[in-house]
Amino acid sequence: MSEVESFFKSAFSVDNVIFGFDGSDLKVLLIYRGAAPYKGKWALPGDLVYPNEDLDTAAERVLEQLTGLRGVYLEQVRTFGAVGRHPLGRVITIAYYSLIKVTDYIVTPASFAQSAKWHSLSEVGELAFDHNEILDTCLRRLRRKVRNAPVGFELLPPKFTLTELQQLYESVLDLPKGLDKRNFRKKILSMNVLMECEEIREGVAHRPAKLYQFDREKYEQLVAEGYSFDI
Amino acid sequence: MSEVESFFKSAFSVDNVIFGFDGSDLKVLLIYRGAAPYKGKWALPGDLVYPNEDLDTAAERVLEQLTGLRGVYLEQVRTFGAVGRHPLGRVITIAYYSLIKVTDYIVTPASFAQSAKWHSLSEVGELAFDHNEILDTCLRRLRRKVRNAPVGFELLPPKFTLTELQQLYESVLDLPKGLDKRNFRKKILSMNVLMECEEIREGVAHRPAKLYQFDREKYEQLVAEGYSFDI
DNA sequence: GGCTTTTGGTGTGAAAAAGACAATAAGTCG
DNA sequence: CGACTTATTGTCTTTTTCACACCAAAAGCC
Repeated sequence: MSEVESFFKSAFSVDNVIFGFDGSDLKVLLIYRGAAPYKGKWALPGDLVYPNEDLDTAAERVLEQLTGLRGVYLEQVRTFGAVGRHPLGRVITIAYYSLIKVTDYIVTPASFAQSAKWHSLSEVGELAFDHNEILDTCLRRLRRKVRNAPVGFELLPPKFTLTELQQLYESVLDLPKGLDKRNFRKKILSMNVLMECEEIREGVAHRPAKLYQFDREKYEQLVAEGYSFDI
Repeated sequence: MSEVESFFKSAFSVDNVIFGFDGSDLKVLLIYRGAAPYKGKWALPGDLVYPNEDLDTAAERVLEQLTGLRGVYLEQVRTFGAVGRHPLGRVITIAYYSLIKVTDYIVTPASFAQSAKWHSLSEVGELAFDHNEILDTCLRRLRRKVRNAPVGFELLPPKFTLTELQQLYESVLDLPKGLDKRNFRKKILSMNVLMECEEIREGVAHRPAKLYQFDREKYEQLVAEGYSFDI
């Protein structure tokens, strides 16, 4: 095998850390491996990248095959390429994370997954490949990102209450629960990127809360003026 | 060609955005391409990753072959893999940036570079491949990083004056020059990660400035206590 | 040596942001 | 209608940020 040929004895894959928020906990969607290697382990959903496929497209495809969802928030995080990371050859993997609304999630088992299941971050055990490292890296990235950009809303339904939003931040950032409501509301409302809806949350056995929406147009406008989201 | 084989008709490279600071401007080290493709264009230093080489190692190798430097600050940024980005085939590239002290830089032209030259960011023209996009991405990453981590010191000699440090931040972050000295000094000194040296800057035709050093030990200790660098 | 030139070094007050704190309001359920 | 649960709102204190101006220490020049 010539030297040039040896450069081409390699492949690349994408792995996608799919985050969801169930109202109280940040979760990650893992698939159970029914075949070798790492048979019987949980793993991140992923696949080899097709020869004529862009990387982002591959990550979107993995997500869609597993969840049926399109157009969700997706961010590339880092590429993992240690020489021995894949037992079958030199495979580097480009790691992404996605933020989805768990209520939108419909189980659509893809051929490469025998089963998929939401896991709380605390109950994630030893994963296949280097997927624990990938998960950790993506979680750290999400935690930074959620403080510097309005991506938290991607994990909530379009209309949400301020308490729900606060619980989201407390979960994702692993803050002590029950931070002061007044200060949180003051801060988030002073950013001027939330729209108050006409509606209120119905079907609860107590005072119903007002619903809010993220106002993306307003946000884009503020950004154009030099505003920088920061929580 | 079988489908499996087609997955392996691809290669990956690393590209390294090497930043340096000459005392007044942030610069990037580019190489002039003497051969096709993109002959006659400037490009980021980079190379294919060897079959048995880790990605970080490849990036370090590219840096060392060009500059002779080892052990410098290096950070992976993002992977660029658009299908048509390389005219000779499917080559994805993992982008890194490095921070070096320009005074340490010794010209060591590598075989793949006919010549290398520092460019001010404002005078970078159209580069080979998608290297303008890579450079932009790495610059944005550096700008964020320099505010959240003590990496600015990597661009300065071990001992520096507070004015030099301020000029570094003004250049990297593209701030208006001549921000208030008092406020900058107050802020940076209150972080408690600088050690005052015994020495002063010599050979200047005005009042000499005290020299400071970054105290990494102190910084690590503060981080362990929950401190987070922020400027 | 004394004057000029140049950069180094320092403190204070005002404004803004962050953080601690508790009582009333609006619903459901029995 | 009373008990229960969560929603909503404002003030005061502390901390952080920001604007702002003068004297000090060296070299160079005459």
